[in-house]
Amino acid sequence: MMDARPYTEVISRLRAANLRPTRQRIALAKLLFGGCDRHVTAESLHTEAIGALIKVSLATVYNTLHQFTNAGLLREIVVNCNRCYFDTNVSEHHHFFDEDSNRLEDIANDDIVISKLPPVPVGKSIQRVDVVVIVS
Amino acid sequence: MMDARPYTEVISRLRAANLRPTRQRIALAKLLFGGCDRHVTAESLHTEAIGALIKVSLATVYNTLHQFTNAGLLREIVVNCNRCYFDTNVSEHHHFFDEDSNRLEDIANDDIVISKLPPVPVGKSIQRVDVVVIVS
DNA sequence: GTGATTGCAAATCTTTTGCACTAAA
DNA sequence: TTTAGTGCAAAAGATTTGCAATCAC
Repeated sequence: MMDARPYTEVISRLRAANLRPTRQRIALAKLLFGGCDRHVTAESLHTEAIGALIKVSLATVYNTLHQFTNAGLLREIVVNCNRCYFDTNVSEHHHFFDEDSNRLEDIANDDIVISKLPPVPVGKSIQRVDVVVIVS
Repeated sequence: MMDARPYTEVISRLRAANLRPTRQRIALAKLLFGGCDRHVTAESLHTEAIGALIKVSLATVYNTLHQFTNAGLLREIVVNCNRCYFDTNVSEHHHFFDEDSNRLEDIANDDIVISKLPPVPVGKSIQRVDVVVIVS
């Protein structure tokens, strides 16, 4: 069912992040990091896990998503009040957001160039610049 | 207590937006549009209204914020899942978001220049480009 | 074994809704 | 009047939390 290699890879990844490789974390990590970049919500990941016969509670999915985010394995994207999205692509980049389908799509960092930024408020420094291109 | 001029101004503004000028809408509009540009949440505006001895329920504040938004008097800003912000500045512009205080600050449209954008997904068109500069 | 993690259910928080009541036109 | 708007309380949806049971080490 599951080959050994990605399994150990996922485990080392969790260990490296100081997260005990439990059955649930391993299973969720395999869903998240098994293929290409993904955008998930807690709900969508939970549904997917249940569909894959992974026994995990919604609360644990929430907790795991936040643990992964704190560990730098995921990034939270804000495009919608009332729903948190998580992105497996943690490198600097931006997003398209399709209002019709509520779908996110990555925009490579190089594909958006900001040639002017205002001075930052005194005593503060820039953590990140997020660009969301809303389309429909 | 309240001078006549802004009162009638607020009323015409509501009428122009096809919103019946009720006591609650007038009062909230005066709080929102009485001075400079503001960023509010339903909760913060409700608290403010109660403090100003305006009798209005939280549900009505929510409804009113959405009615004003649909009428183009307010704009919704997304910087935080789990909380909707509304901006009295409805012209094109961007935002600083201070992670420490959860505060928003406007950035004039001219103060950010995007000199490159990727091609839009087929069949879609750009509705808006939102830039959030996260600082702390 | 021991301490971290999980599951569940309950709590919490934000927002929306149904419906009887009130107020604007 | 007539219809739109309001308040309340309840519902709904997303997320967090408390605690006993379970699992990794």
